[in-house]
This record gives sequence, C-alpha cells and structure tokens, in this order.
Amino acid sequence: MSVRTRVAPSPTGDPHVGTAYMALFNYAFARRQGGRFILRIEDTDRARSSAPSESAIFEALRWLGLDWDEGPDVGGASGPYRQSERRETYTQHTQTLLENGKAFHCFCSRERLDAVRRDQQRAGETPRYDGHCLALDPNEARARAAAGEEHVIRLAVPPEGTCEVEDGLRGTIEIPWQQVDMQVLVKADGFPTYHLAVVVDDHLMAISHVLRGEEWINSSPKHQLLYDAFGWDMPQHYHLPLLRNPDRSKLSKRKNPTGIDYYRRRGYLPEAVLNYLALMGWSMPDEREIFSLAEMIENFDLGRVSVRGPVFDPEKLDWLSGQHLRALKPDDFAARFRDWANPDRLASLVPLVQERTERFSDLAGQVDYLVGDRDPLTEESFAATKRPPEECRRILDHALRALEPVEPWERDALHEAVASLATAMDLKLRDLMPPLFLAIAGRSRALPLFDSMAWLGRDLTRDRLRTAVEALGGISKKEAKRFERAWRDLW
RNA sequence: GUCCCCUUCGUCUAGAGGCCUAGGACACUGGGUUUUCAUCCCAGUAACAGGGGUUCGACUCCCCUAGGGGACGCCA
Repeated sequence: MSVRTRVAPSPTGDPHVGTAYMALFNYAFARRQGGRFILRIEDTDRARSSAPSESAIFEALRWLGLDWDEGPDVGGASGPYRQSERRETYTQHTQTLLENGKAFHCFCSRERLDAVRRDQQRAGETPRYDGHCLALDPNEARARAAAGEEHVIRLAVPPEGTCEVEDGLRGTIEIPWQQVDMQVLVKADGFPTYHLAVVVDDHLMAISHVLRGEEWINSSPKHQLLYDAFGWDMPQHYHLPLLRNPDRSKLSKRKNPTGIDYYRRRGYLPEAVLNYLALMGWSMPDEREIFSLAEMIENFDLGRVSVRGPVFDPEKLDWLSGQHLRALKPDDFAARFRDWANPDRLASLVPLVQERTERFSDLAGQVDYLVGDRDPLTEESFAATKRPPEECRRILDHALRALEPVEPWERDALHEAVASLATAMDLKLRDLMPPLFLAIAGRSRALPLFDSMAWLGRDLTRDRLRTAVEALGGISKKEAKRFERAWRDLW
C-alpha cells in the first residue's frame, strides 16, 4: 500500500505554527516513504472559514517549502480537496449510515441540550447527548426531516463496553463507550462536522497514515465507529504532542506568537523554523540538531517521535536561526535579505515618511522600529507617559482585548477600535496613546500609531503590546481578575 | 467533575534492563581568541516526580500516588 499523508487545516484566522508542525511531520514521513502529501481544506464551519485565510495557509506553507502533491489549488485524482465542495459525497455517506442504523435524526432544541448538559455536569457525569431522539421511529423521523423540520444527524454510540483504539506512538488506548458522545455528524445547515468529513475524506483520499494532534485522541472512538460502520479499514493514527506555552498549556496566541507569518516577518529563515519545529518531538539518530529539511526526510522515522508536549522556546529558535543565517554564502545571504526586506512592502511606507523627511538619511531612523525590532522597553520607559505602571498595564491590557476582534486589520478599523476603547474608559484618545506608542514603537515619537500597527500586522502588534506589559512588571493573577472585571464593566 | 494522555537538567532532548560516574543542545556562569561587538573555542552549574513491586541488576518493565496537559460544541 502506498503511503499517503495529509495536513488538513481549517481556514480560520492566521496560519498557525501548529499547522506547520503537523504539516512538517506528515510531509517528512510521506517523502521518506516515497509517498504523497496532500493538502485538504476543512472549511465545513461556514461562519468562520474565509478565502483570505485559505490563501494565507497556501502562502505560509509554500514559504516554509512544504509543497503538496494534491490540494485545492493543484488538483489531484482524489479531489475536490475543499470540504465545502464535497457535500454530495457526505450526503451519500450519511444516507448509508442512516440506513444501517448507525446514525439517527435528532430534533432536540439547543435549549433542551443545554439543560441536559447542565444537569449532567451537576451530577458529575461527562456531558453528552442523552439519546432522546434515538427512541424515535426512523421512518417517522425521516418524514419529519423531509418535511423540513430543523434537525441534525447524530452518530449512534454503543451504550456500554470499551473502545480500543490504536495509536502508533502509544499503543492501545482504552476508552469506555460511555465517555463517547453521540456526536453530531451533520449540522442543521446541512454541512458535515469534522468527525464525519475527516473519516469520509481520509478514506476516499486513500490516506494511509494520519499524523495529527494529541487533542484528537478522545475523538478517535467516534472515528473508529464510523470506519466500522462503512466497513472501511482505518488508517494508522499517530497522535503527536501539542506545542506548549512556557506554562505548559497548549500553545496559544495570548501567551506566544503563534502565527507562521510572525516568524517570517521577524526575519527567521523558513529552514530555521522547520528545523526548530522538527526538534520539537523528534530527534536525529545521531543527535545532530542543525539540519535541513532534506536531511530530516532522509532520517525520518516515526519511532523517534516523542510524546511529551514540548515547550516552544524562542531562544533556541533564535540560536538555530543564527546558525542557518551564518551558514549562508554571502551572495545567498544578500539575496535572502532582499527577499525578506521586500521592496513592495517597504514602498507602502513612502507616503508616511516622505512628508517627514529632509534628507534620505532620515529614513532609517524613522522606519527602524517597523522594519526591525523596536527598542527593548523597561518600566522606566513608561515614566514619560506620566501614568503609573499599573495604569499603563491596564491600558495595554484593554487595548489587546479591543484589538482582538478587529477584522480586517487596517488603519481605520484599528483607529475606531481604540477610539471606542477611549470613550468607554472615559479617556481622551490622546491620553490613551502614549503607552501604546511606547509599546509599538519603543519611543513616544514615531510614525502614526494606527498606520504602524496596520503595517506590522496582527501578530507583531499583539506581541509588542504583550512584551510591553511584561516590561511593566507583568500582570499578576489578581490584577488579571481586576482587569477582566474592569473590561467587562466598560461595555 | 468524568475520561484520556504525559512525567530525564530552567528549556529541547539521548537513553529500548547492565555500555549511566545519566550524554548532547539552548540558556546561564567563568575563561580564551578577537581593535569593539558578535561569532568561534574551552570549562562549569544543573535532571531520571515520589512510593511500592518484578529482576542478580532498573532512567529503562508493572502498580499506586502526586503533578502537568488535553477532551468533554450543530469549532476544527
């Protein structure tokens, strides 16, 4: 059987390093085995999926050099590779499940489901569907659904016993069926959920090995149930560890820059990022730590994958980046730098700097904090704002929250978000600005704030605000609670 | 709360019962090379979560405890 692996990101938000991590391992395994690597877009959440996000994923993975053999943009024999274009297929398979009694119609209201969940939680049970609609007569249910009554389709789960799922890294995992929910397979809008789509697609696309995040272990019984219901062999599954924040929680943008683009913009070489990601949970047989993607492929072996959740350590990434950068031939270094500096992106700054310029030599000093890192901050840096550290922390904390939902990430939208924050905090916009200028530019005089934030992008902006908060002493647990409450009281 | 996963230096890891006086890397400290800085080189500090087994012998196998994480959505 030929090896086929896939990475299946959901096009929501900015491309995540976790996606790159999964893609890398799937890619390396497929390449090592002489197999094929497939990119599938899991866009069944129609409210959250977006085309720009999908393009950003293509772009980010291409930048890293993880090219796919089959995918939405390159085609392939098992397409389409966008789940939103495969509804026909899911509908057919859902029919099969309904006919075999492996799935059933459910007409329960969300209110009822909420109530059930609450009761179960109070009783100390695992919240799960109580099987209410399982008792319905299938023909009658089918008629109601056909008549247009709003419904979902759920997976029928054995009432008792234990499910044994195989994990290539951990061996057999036993999970009681009572822990497994009668998962919704088809939503009220007719779109499948992840669980249905992933099984149908992995099978139809002849995926032989699934390397995915550890967060999916508890869903495996559902998937196994579906494979059985269809009479299909299950691909071998390997649950890779989750990347972690320094406090060991799952890597999150609140505590760490998680966007692939963030690392690109900061000037890391893609080969350094891949090298670093490879070190998270995998090691070379000879323990060498600096290597290329080609060298990784040559030596890749699932037996050398470890299962401990690794903490993402920017310092080691920096060191590795330096190693790769310094190993470049001078000509290549120059070429790669030109590539990174990206004249088009720089050109967008011209309108901002031109009117503030008397000599070209002024330029570097104006855009330094945008093109490069801003100067490091200390608590003393904020003395100029004439506001105590706590007040600065609160402003930055609230700015972080206010900026979070801004979409698209553009000057006017950013301005508006901060202006409404000022109003809500009963401050003048100009009173709010000084700490923000310091956080973003590292000094109090700089190019216009919202243009700066727009140019930097979401991740870089968030990171600067966050590191500024740290420079101000950081937010204690107690303070976090206070800010949380203050924030809620604003609106 | 319930279930599942995990547990070697601060961090990433090597270690498949004796090769372990537990190795490497980042970070840190000290020293050297260098007109400065960085690089580079050398040295040092630093770990098998705890308790029971199994065994002639456990970092390695089993059990328990503790700690950490994840899942429990008409999100993926």
